[in-house]
Amino acid sequence: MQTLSTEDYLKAIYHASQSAIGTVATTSIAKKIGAKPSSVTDMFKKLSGQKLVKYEKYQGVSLTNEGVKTALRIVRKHRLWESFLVSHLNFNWDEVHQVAEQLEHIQSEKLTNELERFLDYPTHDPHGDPIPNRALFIKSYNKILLAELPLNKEGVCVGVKDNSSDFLRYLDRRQIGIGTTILVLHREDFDQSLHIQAGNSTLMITQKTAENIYVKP
Amino acid sequence: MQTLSTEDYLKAIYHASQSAIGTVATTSIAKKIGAKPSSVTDMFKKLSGQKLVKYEKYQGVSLTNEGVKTALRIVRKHRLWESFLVSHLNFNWDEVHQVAEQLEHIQSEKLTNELERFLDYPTHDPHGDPIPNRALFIKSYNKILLAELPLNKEGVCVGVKDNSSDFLRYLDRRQIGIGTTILVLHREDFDQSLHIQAGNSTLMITQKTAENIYVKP
DNA sequence: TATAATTTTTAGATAAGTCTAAATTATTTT
DNA sequence: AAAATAATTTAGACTTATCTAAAAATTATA
Repeated sequence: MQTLSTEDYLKAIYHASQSAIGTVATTSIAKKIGAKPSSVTDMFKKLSGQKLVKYEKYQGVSLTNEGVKTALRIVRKHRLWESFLVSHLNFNWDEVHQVAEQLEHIQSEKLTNELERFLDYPTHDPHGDPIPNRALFIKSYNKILLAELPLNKEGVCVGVKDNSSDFLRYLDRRQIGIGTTILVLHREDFDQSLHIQAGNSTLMITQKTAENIYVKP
Repeated sequence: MQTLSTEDYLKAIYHASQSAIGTVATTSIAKKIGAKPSSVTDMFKKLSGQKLVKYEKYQGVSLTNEGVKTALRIVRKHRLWESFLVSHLNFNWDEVHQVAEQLEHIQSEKLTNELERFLDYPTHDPHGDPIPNRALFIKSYNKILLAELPLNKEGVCVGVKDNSSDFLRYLDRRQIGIGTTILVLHREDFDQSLHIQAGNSTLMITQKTAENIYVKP
């Protein structure tokens, strides 16, 4: 059984390994966790002792199979709780993260599985991220960044890369959300900004925005 | 903002003050928390420094107004979560305590209040204990122990004193639960055991059992 | 009321997780 | 390839919450 702290590290390592190849560096985890690199080194040693990560001095870490499983169990809980907060407790998608960070540590298999049943086995959370099922299997469809969507080809928003409150509220204001149909009308060569049709309205978005929205073509 | 540990102590002190008059003794909290008396003394000092308890050496503690409020906020969350687990997640009343012990520490006023709304403002948890409302006000009706119910006077089970799994499952087997109508048919002078009518069946219960069931006459 | 038993507190130690500052290793630049 | 820079680790210290063992205070008993 893990502590709050080790669970946070495992999750951070899991997410870091998703968005980069090879091992995960001390500093990158330090930034995510909000701790000093020296603390991260200590934790790497501890997790290594528990066979949850493979660690070689100065070479970063990678999760073992057991480490991945432990991380996925936390991710599963996090995303189920986020779904619950939005679908039943009137939370907006930009408000759920902080609370789910706490709820993901609750230890009760029955609770997790019953929550999943209550929510009718959701496959994705409010941000479009896939929810591992009871066997920790993740079913994710192939998605691309809106920035990569060809001109005049329709796509449906299925997720966001940046989960920050600021970005999500910005999308709310633009009436862009999961399920919104998007068509790229024009791509400005000068700064890669886009004119798009999102739902019923046309609007302009920057390259940075387009690089943080996932669409299914 | 409190730590897990200080919250546990405040709740323990709150419950201890409910079932005894005067101050709460070091040893009684030590037993509840599962810690050594020396650790409890340390915590008493700490809570006293935060003005959550009034503490005088060798004289035990009592909660300040602020301490009571903090404790009630935890009790409120605990009982709301217990209600949720039973009403929506297929938990039995003997399974909820351990999970609620974790959930009661989740910090989010919005979560608590939305949960309360989702449950339609319940006034009592699955064990019949009253749930403090948003203003931390507790509405509890007057109840007596089944042991004190006069002969041939009907009462309705509204709570239990002993919340242990063993006792609750024992009541399940006897088909006694919150809302069950109980009539005392005979009281044995020899050992104070009772013959009762509970719902549709008549059965015999010991004095100890009768002293752990609350009824409303 | 003096003594014994119990309760409570103090003092010092331990473990987990963190930090700072210094030392070491890896990487990049010249 | 050597020097400079950046990343990582080590060593030692701090905090929180705990413990044990001994001392002090309270309560019960004779």
